[in-house]
Amino acid sequence: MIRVLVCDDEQLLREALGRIVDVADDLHVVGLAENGSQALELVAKHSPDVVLMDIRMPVLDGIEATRLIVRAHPATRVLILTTYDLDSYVYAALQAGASGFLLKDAPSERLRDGVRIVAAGNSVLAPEATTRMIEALRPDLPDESDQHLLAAIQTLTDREREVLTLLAAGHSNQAIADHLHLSRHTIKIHVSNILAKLNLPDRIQAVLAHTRLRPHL
Amino acid sequence: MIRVLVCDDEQLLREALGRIVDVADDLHVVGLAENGSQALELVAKHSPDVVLMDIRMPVLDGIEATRLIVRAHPATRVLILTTYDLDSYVYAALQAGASGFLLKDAPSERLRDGVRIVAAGNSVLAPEATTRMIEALRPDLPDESDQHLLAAIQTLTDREREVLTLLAAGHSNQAIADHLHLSRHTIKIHVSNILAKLNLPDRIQAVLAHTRLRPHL
DNA sequence: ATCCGACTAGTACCGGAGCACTACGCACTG
DNA sequence: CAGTGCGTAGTGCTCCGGTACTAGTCGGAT
Repeated sequence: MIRVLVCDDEQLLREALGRIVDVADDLHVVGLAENGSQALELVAKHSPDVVLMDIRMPVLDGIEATRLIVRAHPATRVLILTTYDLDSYVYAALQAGASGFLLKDAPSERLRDGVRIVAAGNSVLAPEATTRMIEALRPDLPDESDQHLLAAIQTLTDREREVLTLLAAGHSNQAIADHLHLSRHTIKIHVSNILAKLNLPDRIQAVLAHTRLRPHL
Repeated sequence: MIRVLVCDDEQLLREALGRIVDVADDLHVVGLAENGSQALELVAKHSPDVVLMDIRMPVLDGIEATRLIVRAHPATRVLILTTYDLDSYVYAALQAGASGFLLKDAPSERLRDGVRIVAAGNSVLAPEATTRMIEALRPDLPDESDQHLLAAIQTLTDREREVLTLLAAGHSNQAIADHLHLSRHTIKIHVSNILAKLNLPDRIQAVLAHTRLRPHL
């Protein structure tokens, strides 16, 4: 049985949410709170598995309440439930330690499923937020101008790639030489070859290029 | 009515999935395919709204099939359904243009809801994958060792921060001087002060530190 | 067998980076 | 008014980075 606390400042919605949750055999509402501060008290009192939390509330808003709850009661998961699908809300909620973010216009079964998911220790996001998050994760495609760099890196020899990695980590030629048990002069040759092959003017640009392309290597 | 095509190489599972989908009033199975190649044909024939797609299949695997389907039929959404919750699968699926990624051990209602979500043009992820994606996206808090750097940057003067930005972009002292209409010597002073305040040995470390901390500035 | 590319090493040279020290104008403050 | 901090500028010095040229070894390809 998953024990749920509902926190919303609108009484009607609070009760409606409670009913929606309670119709499931495996979910049980253990309390209703009308603001973040009250939620904090009831969490301490009932130790619920999941808190359904609104964001915009008087006294103590849902984000701050989430932060306090997850710090004081790590076993209790918070599922944010809001009307507004703003990226800043999603971000703030997750940053505050929320396990999920759903919209109030979600079908009731999706809400119940969300409770089960966060109770199991996983995360759930509103479909719209999921879409945007995937989009945000995708622009991993390198710029047009970096494409030829990627190709050029493939032309490097194993040794050169090894040197490039150390170079990009910020090591000096001498440090790279010590690390590879080579002479400083040899490293300079490798660096020169790397810069020539990548058509870069100096090691700083190599460092920048390498960090830029790191996700694609 | 959302029209669904089911694609899986195991006949039992294929039929079971079809039944699970068909019990919903708003969902209708328009075809069953036993590999990616057959799915491609049936998509062309029936133009379904959603394809439930397995990954591991003979002839043509689900990832490649997804790539071909979304290219040839952009209106058809693909929802990947697999047994294995591997990050590489999730990534490959989304990269191939899938709108969703669910696991076969998901409750049937979650599966039906997933179909509705992708049919509406949004994305859905298995809870486990959602959790990991959020972890990956959460701009990890700066390391312990970087905390004092952040503080130190606050002690920089406006001019020094300006120089640091240009320095971190990979510009030479001379280039920075030209850009700010100052003498090269003045820039060297600023750089020296910056390195001293941030306790860094050279500009390369400044570049690395700046790129590392960029999300937190 | 010969040639070529990769890896190694060295010397020499130039320019940029970074530091030390000095110095002046300006604005703010005690 | 003097002191302080900031921004500006210069000189001189050392060290590192990058290039040029030479040169040896080794393994694979012609």
